[in-house]
Amino acid sequence: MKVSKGKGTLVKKDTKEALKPAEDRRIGKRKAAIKADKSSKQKAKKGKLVKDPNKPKRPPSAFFVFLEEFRKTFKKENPTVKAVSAVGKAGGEKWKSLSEAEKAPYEAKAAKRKSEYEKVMNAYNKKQESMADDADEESDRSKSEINDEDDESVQDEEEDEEDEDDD
DNA sequence: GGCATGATTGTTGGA
DNA sequence: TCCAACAATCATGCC
Repeated sequence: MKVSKGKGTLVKKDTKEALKPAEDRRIGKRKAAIKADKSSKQKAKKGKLVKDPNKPKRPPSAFFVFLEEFRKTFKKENPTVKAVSAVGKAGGEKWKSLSEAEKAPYEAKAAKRKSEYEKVMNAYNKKQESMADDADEESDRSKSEINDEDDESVQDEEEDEEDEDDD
């Protein structure tokens, strides 16, 4: 969740969440958050509250990087277990049992993904700004001109992403 | 058929 | 500083 290191959220682990059993967190606050999350996604999908589909996806945390590998292992060891909840639980427990040294490579990968995300976000933000500028100038411009520029900027961004992938 | 749900931790972004 | 949202995964159930 939003606990442990990073930013100032460490406090929470020591207070709220640490005081509550994992079960409580799951069926309580977290669940509510998930429901809110899902409903917001739903809203987004339904049309209102539309989110930018071009917005870069958030980078996976170290835990999620670990989970990607863990899923493969878990599937091999438990080919009959398909439930994502089981993988999540097992992954969570395994993650906690890992030493700092064992987590290190996953954190390194996560850090790399994060820096890539920051680059992409930068480009995305610039694009947003330029689009806002475009909107201001829209009355002066023909729509075809705008579309041309937009296409170019999108292409640039896609190329950037591919470059990052190569890296 | 298509979408929501569940279960996990870490990080981000907004208030 | 705190909290909600979101990131991946996919079988299952519901409408």
